[in-house]
Amino acid sequence: MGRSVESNRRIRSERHQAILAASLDLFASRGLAATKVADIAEAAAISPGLVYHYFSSKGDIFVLLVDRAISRLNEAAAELEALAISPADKLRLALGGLLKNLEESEDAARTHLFMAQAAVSEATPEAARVVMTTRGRLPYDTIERIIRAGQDAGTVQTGDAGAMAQLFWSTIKGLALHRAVDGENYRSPEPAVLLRMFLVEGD
Amino acid sequence: MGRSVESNRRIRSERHQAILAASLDLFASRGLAATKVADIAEAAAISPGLVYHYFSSKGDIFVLLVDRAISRLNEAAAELEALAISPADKLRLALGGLLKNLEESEDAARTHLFMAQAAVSEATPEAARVVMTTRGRLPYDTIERIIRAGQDAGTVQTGDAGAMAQLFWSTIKGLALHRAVDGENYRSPEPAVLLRMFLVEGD
DNA sequence: GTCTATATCCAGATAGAC
DNA sequence: GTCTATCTGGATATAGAC
Repeated sequence: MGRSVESNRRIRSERHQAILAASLDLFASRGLAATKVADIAEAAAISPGLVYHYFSSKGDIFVLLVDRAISRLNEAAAELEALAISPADKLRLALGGLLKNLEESEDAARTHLFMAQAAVSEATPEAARVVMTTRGRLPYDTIERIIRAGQDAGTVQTGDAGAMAQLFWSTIKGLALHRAVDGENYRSPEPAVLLRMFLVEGD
Repeated sequence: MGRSVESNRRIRSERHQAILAASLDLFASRGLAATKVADIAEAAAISPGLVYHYFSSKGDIFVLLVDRAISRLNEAAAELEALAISPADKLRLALGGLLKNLEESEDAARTHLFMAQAAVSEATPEAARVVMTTRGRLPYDTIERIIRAGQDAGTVQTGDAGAMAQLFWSTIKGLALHRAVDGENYRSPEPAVLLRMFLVEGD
């Protein structure tokens, strides 16, 4: 008895993950409205009906994915800020890591794209929008603080720190978009090129 | 008789434009699938049925909009390249103009966003995809040539010109995305900041 | 040219058998 | 836990009156 309960728990978790993974992929490449539950089911290798055994609606899956993505990004942002290195090095690390991730990890690229779609589309569920506005600003604020600290130290270019933080993330999102469109043809830019926008020469 | 024919022609043109403008707006903010023909009709202040008097399907409107947007962008790119100024100045002009456009023109921002959605979504009609792949590369190629010319002249930073051209446009697209999401809160970056990625100091 | 009414289809979600 | 069959609503697109 304990055995079958355990087994069920594992199956449940596996299906759950499979549905989420399939949904992320499809939502990122087509958007919420153009993704059919039947597509999700097929990609997850289960029947359409079973999807509703795990989630109560297509929108619910979407909201959970938004929540997860934001949580991970916020964790990473908090970790970055806590590191005992200079602001300039934090920017180098962040940009280098993000570009590398974008280039190597299909999943990371999908997530960025998914979040971009979620943020921009007025068709996104209200619950997802709430999550984004309440918890989605942290990465922006974090980068803004780092930029400001760097400006105080004289290693980061002067200028509106808020606008520069926006620029930081919009560059990443733009590249994620390109990477999704161009696929194999995507050429990752050198981190040093992007860093020229933020760091002072030689720093 | 000539009078009413003329009048009809004008009405026809006006409705045509109204439908296209409304569709661009809605497609940009929600995507093709999430936009209902009823929404388009309402935004254009006509009945749903009348939309089909002017276009044979929702997808057709989409394709025409893609075609128009690409034509305009290609024209602008060709004009830019033909100017009798230095490559560095062409980049300054292009970037300055694009940022200014993004900031001041709601319509320009919408168009960038619309094209980004069209490019990225797998739900995009095949006909639109054909247009994008056959005629959509010109702006990229143009910027790439300008960058290469600047590199030869020593006024543009060295590096993979193709990757830099991609970076150029992905930055614009990323900003368009942000501008759409943040609306009033959008802070346009200084062109000089972006130019640091491309131009050598002091040029 | 424009509208209202409607046919038709398709996708989200549910029910119930296994 | 999983499937098949089905209900139901809503959206595209058409028909026909004005």
